[in-house]
Amino acid sequence: MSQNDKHNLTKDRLLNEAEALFAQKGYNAVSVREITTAAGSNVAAINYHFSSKQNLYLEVFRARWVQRARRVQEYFRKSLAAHSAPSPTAVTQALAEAFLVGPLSDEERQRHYQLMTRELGQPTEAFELVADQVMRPFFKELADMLHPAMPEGEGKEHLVLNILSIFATVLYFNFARAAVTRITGREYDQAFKARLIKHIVEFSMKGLGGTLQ
Amino acid sequence: MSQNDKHNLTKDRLLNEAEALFAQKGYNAVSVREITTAAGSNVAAINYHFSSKQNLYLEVFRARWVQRARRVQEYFRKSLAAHSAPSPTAVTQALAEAFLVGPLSDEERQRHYQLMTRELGQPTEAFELVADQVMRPFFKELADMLHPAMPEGEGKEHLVLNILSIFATVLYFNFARAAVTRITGREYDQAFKARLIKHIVEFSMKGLGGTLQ
DNA sequence: TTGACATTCAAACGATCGTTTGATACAAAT
DNA sequence: ATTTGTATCAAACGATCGTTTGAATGTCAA
Repeated sequence: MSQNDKHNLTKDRLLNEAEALFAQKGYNAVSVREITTAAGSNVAAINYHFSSKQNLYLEVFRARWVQRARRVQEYFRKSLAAHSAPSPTAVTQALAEAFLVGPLSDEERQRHYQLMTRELGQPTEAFELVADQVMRPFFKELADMLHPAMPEGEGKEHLVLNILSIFATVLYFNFARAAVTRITGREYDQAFKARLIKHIVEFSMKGLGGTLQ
Repeated sequence: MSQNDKHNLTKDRLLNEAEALFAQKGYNAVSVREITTAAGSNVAAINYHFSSKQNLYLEVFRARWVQRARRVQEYFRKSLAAHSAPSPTAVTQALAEAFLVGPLSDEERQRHYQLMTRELGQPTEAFELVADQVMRPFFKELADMLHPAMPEGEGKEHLVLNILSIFATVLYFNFARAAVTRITGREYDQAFKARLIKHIVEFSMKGLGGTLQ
């Protein structure tokens, strides 16, 4: 069990459980003993493999979050590739589908957005990572994509705010599940999720200034 | 100093500092010593006046948050009262202004939304309070108001989802200031806030299906 | 003046926190 | 067979957590 085998298994189990718990409860509400117990290993394992709790948290983003964001972006690009000149409608549809269905399992998706939303509200070092490696490049890509299709005379800022608003809606319906369930009276089952996608696409698209085909 | 005077002053200072710190860092990241030091009182003061840290947190919502939400709602109603039959446009405009400018100071507003957003993402007992006493009544009010103006054949659910999406946008631009600043390159100064209000009104209104006058 | 009550305080409580230590087991290299 | 390096473990570290205690102080009514 040197270098490979159980070494990596333990390290991976720790990353897995840490990610799930950090997403679920937030950094401060999770203890290292809670993580190591969930991973079936010793308390000292975190400091041995990741040197500190803080660095384990960062490693969750470095080793997991960023790759997953890339998978989502790939999914978006492929589902958009069909169209030669991407219309706002097509982009919005592809965005909503990539973010709300996409390549991630329901569990992965919820973890992913919870981790991100925590960083949005209370940025740590991990936010620098997310902003530099994921957010900004992707926003530039989207802006370049949508810019030709926007009404003339509108500045780039107008476009950026529109894209942010789409993100806002997508994140909100993932993040505020409790409130949404409370208000709508509906659980997040498969039918309601499909309904949400339909809604977000319509709402965002109208907001973007496009029209449903 | 019995009953009044310093009694209430200490209790109020504790509530104030607790609210600011809970909003800023979240429940778990704030210690009772941090609160009492900020309030200039003894560690035991929290347990004496509020019996526990947990109950102090709830009291922040009971004694502060709910009243503030009511002030915002009042502002909304008054700024809407001019119109006899409130159009979706007028409602959206009044909503955005009440939430983004409204009767609260910038500091109050940020505290207010930070506390709410934390409860949205990770509901505690305080969420029951917010949902029952503020969210649901106000949503019913809005739905009754907008329902006549909606396209026929659309269910109530369609309306509720639209209102939730407006909230999403409003909350997001308050909550994710770090990301918004990072992406747009602009600070949250007065000019940018005015720009945000304009954007949110336009985006939400189009999403609602109305048209700018 | 006395007794009852409200408030504040320093000090300490047990519990839990993230981290460190030193021993132990095991595999691969010498 | 011995050395080297990796990994895991129970146990303990000092620090900090929320809470409690008991004394001290001040206020007001009897």
